[in-house]
Amino acid sequence: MRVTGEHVNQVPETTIQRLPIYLRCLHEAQAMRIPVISSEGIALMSGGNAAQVRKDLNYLGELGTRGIGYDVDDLAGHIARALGLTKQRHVALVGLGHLGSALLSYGGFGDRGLTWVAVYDTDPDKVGVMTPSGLVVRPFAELTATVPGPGPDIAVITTPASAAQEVADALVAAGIRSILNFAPVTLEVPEHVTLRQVDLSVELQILSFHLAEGL
Amino acid sequence: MRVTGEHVNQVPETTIQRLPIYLRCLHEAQAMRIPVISSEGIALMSGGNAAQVRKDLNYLGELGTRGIGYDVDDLAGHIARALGLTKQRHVALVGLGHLGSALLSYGGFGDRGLTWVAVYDTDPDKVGVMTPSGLVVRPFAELTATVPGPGPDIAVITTPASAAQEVADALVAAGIRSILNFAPVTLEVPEHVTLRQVDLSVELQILSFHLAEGL
DNA sequence: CTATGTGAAGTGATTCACAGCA
DNA sequence: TGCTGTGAATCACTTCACATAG
Repeated sequence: MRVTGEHVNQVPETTIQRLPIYLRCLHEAQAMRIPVISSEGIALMSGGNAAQVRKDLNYLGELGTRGIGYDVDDLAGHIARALGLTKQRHVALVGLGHLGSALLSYGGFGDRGLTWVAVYDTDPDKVGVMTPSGLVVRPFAELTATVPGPGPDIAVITTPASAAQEVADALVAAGIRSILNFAPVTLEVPEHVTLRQVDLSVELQILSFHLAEGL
Repeated sequence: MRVTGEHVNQVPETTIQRLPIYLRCLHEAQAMRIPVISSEGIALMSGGNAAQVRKDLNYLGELGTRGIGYDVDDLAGHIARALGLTKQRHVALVGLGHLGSALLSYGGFGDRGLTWVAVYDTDPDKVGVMTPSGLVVRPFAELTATVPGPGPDIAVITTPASAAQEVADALVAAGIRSILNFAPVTLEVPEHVTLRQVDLSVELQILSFHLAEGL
């Protein structure tokens, strides 16, 4: 049996997936100088429903004030802490193709807490090149050597499908515990590694289904 | 009250999201010249569980043979039909930045059924340019005029966040019923429009949470 | 004897509805 | 009075276990 130090803190997976959205809404509210927001307000901005927002936020503690709502700055801080974004997260990219380059230049995660720290590729023509963001591309073979210590926490795979499993194995061997895979293959990783898959083709096929169904 | 013509055919949303994965596994099996596969086999390839695979596939009909398994070609055909991929789906891209270019060149959807048919951008420097895939970039303003008729079924938004809602509104006005949004904002669309959001930053934040929790 | 199809049981998430508090 | 916090009810998905068919 396994006991966690902190109070039982069982946050449902579905809630976790919504927290980053709420955080984005709160940042928008901050930009608009809105000091306090209701669950209804967050629901409107995030496309959810108020009861669910309250349930979700309540897993992080009693963060609101009855009759008033949630303090925007305070709540943003609590969500950021829950997501582990108060300590800086180091992100490595493997595979500097079109998609990899696009992700590197993706400002979208201006939400502080996440930084690119390394880029790997096998192509000798790319190795040594400096990316616009100032990172030098390193040979993939170096990965195992360089990851331990204060290396990346999270790796993003944007290689061709044929290379992705091999890359994942190397990342796991190097001690990475979180992988975001954009290659269109189902990767096998040990249980202690968190894996998320994003696949354009899958998304489009889901949309296609709903078109078929919609009439 | 609303009654569908076909038999009640209520496929759960979660099942729909797994069907494209199964389809990819079946294509892999085809490439390996495997003629028949069991639910257990599909589960292994897709990272799921056998009972779930059977339940999922069963929503499409009784496609297997007891004691034997599923005919790979036959099953792939049924899934493709269920996903509406037997009729060709026309996909338009709005926003030819880094990410947009990456998606255009993304071979990942060799799974037939999906084709890029148009690219829109507002930047006059990009309009008129021919993409590597042979599509000419059109001014965004033309969108409303060109979408009806045999135009796109699905639109992919890869504009900056600040433009995304405006683009979505124009797409909806032009009759699009399926949108895949990569911009980091929550879009508002009418109920009859299916919307899917993909956000790098959100994915990374979810991984960050699991890192925090994992120790 | 093997692997599917499928009710039934189990689990988890969402929604409801209202008590509790500023 | 207004909006949060939260048990209870509902709904949906997953897993089990076995009858069923080749």
